[in-house]
Amino acid sequence: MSKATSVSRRRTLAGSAPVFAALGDETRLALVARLSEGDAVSITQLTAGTDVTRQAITRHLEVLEDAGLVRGTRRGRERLWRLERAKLDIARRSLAQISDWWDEKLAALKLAVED
Amino acid sequence: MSKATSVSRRRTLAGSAPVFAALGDETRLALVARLSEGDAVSITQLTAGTDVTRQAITRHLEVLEDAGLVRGTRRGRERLWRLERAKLDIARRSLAQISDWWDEKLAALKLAVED
DNA sequence: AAACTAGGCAACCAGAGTATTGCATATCCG
DNA sequence: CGGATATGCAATACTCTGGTTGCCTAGTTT
Repeated sequence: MSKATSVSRRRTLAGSAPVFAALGDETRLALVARLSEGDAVSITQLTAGTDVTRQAITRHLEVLEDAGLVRGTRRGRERLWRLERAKLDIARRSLAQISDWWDEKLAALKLAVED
Repeated sequence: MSKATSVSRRRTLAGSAPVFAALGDETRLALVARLSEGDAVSITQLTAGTDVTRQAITRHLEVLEDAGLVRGTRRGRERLWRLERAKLDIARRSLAQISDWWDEKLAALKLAVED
């Protein structure tokens, strides 16, 4: 494999780290799971069922929002949060990419053995 | 959707957080990308091409190893690292899972509108 | 054996991240 | 209006992270 190829590979992943970092916390992952149910949910509702305070949840939601995984909108006195699908797909593609490279390498090895 | 269902959903994701956390760092993601080329690589080789010290890379590799994403084996005076595909696939499935739940919800919405 | 190369270990440090408490503000509802 | 509800803001405490430097040990090579 050429050096240029591996450089481009790393470039493909660049920028995905913040998304993974945002997902790398049990509480936030639970929030994402909850929001994947589809409905827009308020902070108070999201806090119920966790063992941390509302402020902590707010902070987690902000982290997810900064990563682009979630979006919050105000409705009256409450703030509703919903999942942002696009960034999730980017993360998916990043992992798929790595797996593909791996498969590619295995295929190359197989060919070499068969020669 | 039942409460039991959403609980099981969150359970599916539980345990994936450490893997995402490990991937949530540019340097580590680059290491994973490098290792996805397939070859087992030494710490010194992995350090070349980064702007941090060998010790820093060693720590990153340990983090990846704790997450089960990578495995190191000793060969003579050097330690060779290779990618561990299994955990990567678990992370992939976690993201796919969330996406699927989302799709499921959208489909349900579509049905409701068509009624 | 001597020199070189690869890595391990430990002390240390600055900054980011997680969570708390207390108080203020904005809405909603009877 | 007045109480209850939902959230925002701020100060603070503590731990975790990522990174460094210095020194030591273990294989390799000549």
